[in-house]
Amino acid sequence: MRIVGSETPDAWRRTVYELVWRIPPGRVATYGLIGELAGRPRAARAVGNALRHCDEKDLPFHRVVHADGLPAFPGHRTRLRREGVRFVGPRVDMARNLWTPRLPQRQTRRPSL
DNA sequence: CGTGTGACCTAAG
DNA sequence: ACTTAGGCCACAC
Repeated sequence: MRIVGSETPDAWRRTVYELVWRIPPGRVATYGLIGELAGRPRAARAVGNALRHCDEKDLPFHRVVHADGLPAFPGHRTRLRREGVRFVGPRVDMARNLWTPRLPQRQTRRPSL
């Protein structure tokens, strides 16, 4: 059975899981961000579907929240707070705890333009 | 293969 | 700040 493209949907889900594993404690990622990192910038819903189908028992999917900072499930709020995630009302302080997989850290280097 | 649904996102009002 | 509407991708029927 041929699949369009070089990646099977299952492979893509696997990529999603790997990315979720990469989210460190105290940080959160959005569905859209995971989709972007997985190669599907507009596939936030597909990410949700992938997590729904996930068989990984220890997958820290509670660190994946909505773009507005609202956790996917109410129960995740306490779990996230235990990891040190800052909350502003019912929502995660995205400006503070959003996961940044890229670490350019070029602040020590001045642009020599 | 078309339709409906969902752990979604963005833009308007 | 809250609600609607449209778009998006994958899955179930």
